[in-house]
Order: sequence, then structure tokens, then C-alpha cells
Amino acid sequence: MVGDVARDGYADAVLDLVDHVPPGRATTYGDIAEVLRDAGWGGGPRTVGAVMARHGAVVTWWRVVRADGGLPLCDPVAALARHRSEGTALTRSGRVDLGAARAVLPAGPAPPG
DNA sequence: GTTATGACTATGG
DNA sequence: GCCATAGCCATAA
Repeated sequence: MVGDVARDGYADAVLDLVDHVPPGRATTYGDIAEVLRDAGWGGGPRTVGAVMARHGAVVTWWRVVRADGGLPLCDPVAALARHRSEGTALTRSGRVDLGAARAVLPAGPAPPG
């Protein structure tokens, strides 16, 4: 459990994975969706983004980036500031270098039922 | 049940 | 490298 806000099954799983991304690292929406799908949840990258839009504020949302390393469109400036502060590997274009900063996600929890 | 929307991804120019 | 288009899946009205 990451916060009291995260009591929805799918959202809780997403937030848990995001919270497991260590500082200086980052992951992608697709990776999270992949792990959740493998755990038995449905959903895709868009669904992960939808969850982030609802409850992403309670986790280190800036550590979740696009498949090409692009920062989330909601607040790329704040995300970039965090990455620069945490020492995350960045490219000259202001994107996250997934080749060096990609985090390993744990297996997600299985859905009820 | 149908329609519209979204913090996405992959492909083509 | 960037821009535009098509596809995907869950949520909200």
C-alpha cells in the first residue's frame, strides 16, 4: 500500500510498481502494463497512464516515462528537474536514457477472483 | 450499450 | 531526428 488513496486494485498494483523504482532509475508505461498483464490484470500503457492521472500524485510519477524515454506530458519540466536532481541518466535531448536508467520491475500482485 | 477521452506505443513519411 | 496516423484498453458520461 502506497497511500490511502490507492485502494483500487489496478491502481494499487500500478502505484506499487512505480514505488519500487529506485532513485536514479526509471521505467516505462509499457513495462508496467506488461508486468500487470503478466500478473493477470488487463490493461495497456494507456490504462497505466490513466491510473497515474488519478493517483500518480502519491508516488514518484516522474520515474515513469514513455517508451522512448520521453518525459510525461503532464509536467516534463518538473520531471526533468527530479531526474537531474537524482542523477538519472539523461540524453542531450532532455530524455531519460533507458539503456542505463531502466529499472527492474517486480512481479505485480494478482487480481482478486 | 454506445460514444468520447486519455500522464501510450508502433509504424510510416 | 521530428510530425502525423492507426491501434489498444479501461474509465466516465
